[in-house]
Amino acid sequence: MPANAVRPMERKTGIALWRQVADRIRQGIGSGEFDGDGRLPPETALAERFGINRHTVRSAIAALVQEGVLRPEQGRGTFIQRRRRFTYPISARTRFSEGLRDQARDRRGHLLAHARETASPRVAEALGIAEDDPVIRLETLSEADGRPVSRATSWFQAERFSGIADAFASSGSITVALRDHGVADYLRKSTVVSARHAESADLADLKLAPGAIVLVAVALNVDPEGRPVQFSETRFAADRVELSVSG
Amino acid sequence: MPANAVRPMERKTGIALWRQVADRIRQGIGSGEFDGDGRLPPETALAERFGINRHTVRSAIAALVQEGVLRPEQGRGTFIQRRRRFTYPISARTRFSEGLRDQARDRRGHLLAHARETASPRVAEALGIAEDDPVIRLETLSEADGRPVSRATSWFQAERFSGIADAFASSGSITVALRDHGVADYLRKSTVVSARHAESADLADLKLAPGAIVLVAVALNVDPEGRPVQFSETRFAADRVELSVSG
DNA sequence: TCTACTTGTCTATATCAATAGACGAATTTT
DNA sequence: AAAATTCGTCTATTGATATAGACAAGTAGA
Repeated sequence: MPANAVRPMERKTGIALWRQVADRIRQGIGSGEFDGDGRLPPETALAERFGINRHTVRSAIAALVQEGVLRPEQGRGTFIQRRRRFTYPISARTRFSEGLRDQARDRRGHLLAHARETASPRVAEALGIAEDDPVIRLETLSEADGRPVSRATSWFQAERFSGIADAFASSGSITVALRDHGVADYLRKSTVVSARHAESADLADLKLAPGAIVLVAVALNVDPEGRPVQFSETRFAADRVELSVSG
Repeated sequence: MPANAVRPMERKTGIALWRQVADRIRQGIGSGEFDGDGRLPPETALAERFGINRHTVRSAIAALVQEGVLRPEQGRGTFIQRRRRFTYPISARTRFSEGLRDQARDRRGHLLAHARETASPRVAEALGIAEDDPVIRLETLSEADGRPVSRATSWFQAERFSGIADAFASSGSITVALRDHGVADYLRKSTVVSARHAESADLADLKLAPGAIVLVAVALNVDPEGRPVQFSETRFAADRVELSVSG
């Protein structure tokens, strides 16, 4: 009997029951709980397991169908469409495409927007430049096997990396874009990980259901001489990705 | 004007508006948004900022008062009770107490429960032992300045660490408990980080509001010879802690 | 074919969530 | 003392959430 069976649902919490159930089912799928026949238990069984009404289970399933996680077939059952999570490695040599090489065939980055602006205090401190110094900000989306995985905002010192937006747009790779600007190699100096509910803009870009959770990684990359080259905040869809830190 | 001002709330998502607002306010407090006078803007101003009714704002505030985050005073305003997040460092030498030394005065671990059981496939693989070999499981809670920070489940090989539960119970420290069992030093070999909604048991232990997010760190510690000594899953309250990975 | 099982749809009801407006109570400013 | 500000409480209404029961529609196995 899975752990789901006993744990009762929380009520009157501001989180609708159907959403709690949807989250649990998605979680279960992500951890391979229904890998046996690739099919969800019948709605009546789920209702009993969670101690709720069948209609509420149906609302949860409807949400997951909308997300593309489940596919119901009348008379046959409800089948699982997508399965396990990607594991994204974080190390001194963190690179997006390399990290998912064994897990996804297609891995690409898209440039959503870019701007030249002045550094905020936070960005200035991270990049080791003066406040209000010019920086270039990139808004990027990373996909694996056609599925959005992460949404990042990156800052670069404007003078040193003047053409970084074009370089990224054409290559889809930060590594390549930095190489074009004379950075043959770079290292991950620090990564701070937190989690929160996704904001509405990220919901749209990452094709997430409202209320979804994102893992937030705030990172600094430096060149071999230790000079900061890239400061970034990356939001990962928490139900599609986990982060792996190797020591 | 803070970023909160423009972003509209998501509706009809299964997450009540008052809860979304509560999450945003808690988030804002965690990132020092109201550090100026340590006071929340008036309810009417918040209602206008979020584009919602004042009563809904009041529901959100009531939830945060319940959590101990806010303290309202009639006629004066609503004051912030607790502020910033702890930053918990993850590195080859990750230790709970050391990591928070500069951030909290009191740091202690509590033993909630312990059991001798057989290793699940997952635990066996991590500890490098046979399936169904005996292991000792510890359920622990870590606090900083009297506030619960993390809730961990740890597994140890039973023969080598037979008295680990007592050793931890009396010392409140894994480092000390391992030293008692001949492990003078240990290293963090791997850490996998993910995020999800807290389960009800963790809600109670961590004193979290239902629907709260936890950062989940699954880690393996090894002795200097590389032999696994501890496999653990730690749930951090995402609104009180962030994880820092240094490279 | 018949039966059991599973998803899909309908009606009905009770509670929670959100909006709206008004006014009281405590505090601070003028 | 009076006015302005701010939190606290009340009533009322609307829509979303959850429960309950019944039956239709499609699938699979006896």
